Amino acid sequence: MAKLKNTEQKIFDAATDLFLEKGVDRTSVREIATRAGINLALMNYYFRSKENLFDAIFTQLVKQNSEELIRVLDSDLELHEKIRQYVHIYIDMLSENPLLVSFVMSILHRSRERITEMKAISSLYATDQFTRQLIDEGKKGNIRRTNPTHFFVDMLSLIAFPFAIKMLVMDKNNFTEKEFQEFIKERKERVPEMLIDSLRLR
Amino acid sequence: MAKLKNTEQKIFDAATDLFLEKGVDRTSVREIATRAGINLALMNYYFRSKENLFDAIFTQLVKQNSEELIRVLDSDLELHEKIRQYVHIYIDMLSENPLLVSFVMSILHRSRERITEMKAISSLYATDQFTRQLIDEGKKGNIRRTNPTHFFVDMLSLIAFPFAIKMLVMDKNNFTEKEFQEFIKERKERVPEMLIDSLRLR
DNA sequence: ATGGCTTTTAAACAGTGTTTAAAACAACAA
DNA sequence: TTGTTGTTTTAAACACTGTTTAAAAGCCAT
Repeated sequence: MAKLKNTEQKIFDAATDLFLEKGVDRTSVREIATRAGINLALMNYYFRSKENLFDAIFTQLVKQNSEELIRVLDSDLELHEKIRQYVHIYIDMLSENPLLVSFVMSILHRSRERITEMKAISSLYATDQFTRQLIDEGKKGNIRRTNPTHFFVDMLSLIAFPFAIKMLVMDKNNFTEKEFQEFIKERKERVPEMLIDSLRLR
Repeated sequence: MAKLKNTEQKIFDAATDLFLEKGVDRTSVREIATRAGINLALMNYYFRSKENLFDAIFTQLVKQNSEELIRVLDSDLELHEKIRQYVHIYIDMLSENPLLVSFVMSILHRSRERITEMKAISSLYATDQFTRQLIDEGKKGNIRRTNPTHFFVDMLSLIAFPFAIKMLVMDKNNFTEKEFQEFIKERKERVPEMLIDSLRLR
């Protein structure tokens, strides 16, 4: 057993673990090298820089998780059901992978340039298919005519931001981790309801 | 003129400018010292560390901006009007002070401990008075009975998150800065409407 | 085995935040 | 004034960071 991994993979895996454990800024390349059991300079040999290594890890992580979301957006599901499923899957994903939130946050926060990761994150955004569906249903009079950008920003905000302010919410409500998870679970019903309601004809 | 400022104030001001200009991580203490026209070690003499200096600046910035918001939440305004004003003021604040967003983001992202800044941020959260108002109106049957925590998280999410994903939204919609501001302006009407709608009896 | 590639290594480099111990300054007492 | 005490400032060093270098080791086909 063991020894199947080549050097590049060992660095990638060790860095992934450490980045998720203690954040990118707080893990040094020397630490990565030690954990991976390789020489310090090899990190720069295989990935040009620490930043680049992070890019690679981040892109892979987002790609893994976004596929299912895109599949839902591009599916033939009826609009309301699609929204329900999208929100469910997205919230579940962030629940199980809380570090993805802080990853994305850290990217968005140092927002200048950084187009590499931007491209990756973009895959979490609306698809053309979904945008068209929203416009079509509006034209048909099945829903209120709605600016797709606003609707999608609403949706992303209601899904993702609660995770970003998790500590704040827990602190203010004296939530345990379990109670916060319960709170999030409630949002899986509440958020789609709110979004669908905003599409209601009046 | 000039020369009114003592050393501590010079450091504080120079650091504030630089932090806002290029972010905390990307400004070195040597840069701060140079800009402030003081010796390197004085930064550690007056503030114990760079982190501590950031805390001081951050706390002051948040305090400045949160006062008006708290005043609205604690006012006697009718609920719907209060929501409208709160959203308006909050969005205006973030529009004029985009760096406050990235500041808060950077705090929330490195979420462990960091209670000092947490306390500061907490002042941006719901007040008891507002929570009570929401429950009372529900009991009176004027609005739908609503979990205040959910409602407030909804409100904060719809207000703040669009700023966090500004670059993503601009990139996806080919927005200019001006167009993004227009988009945000639209949200000043849209968001209160959505929130008030979620309180509607049914 | 010899040459030409890739991979690995130890050492150094330039940058960071922080600490030290001595110097300069200030204010007050003798 | 001089001397003493406490505060403020300084230059230098420290320990750490990410990155580069140039030499060594390994590999593989000729």
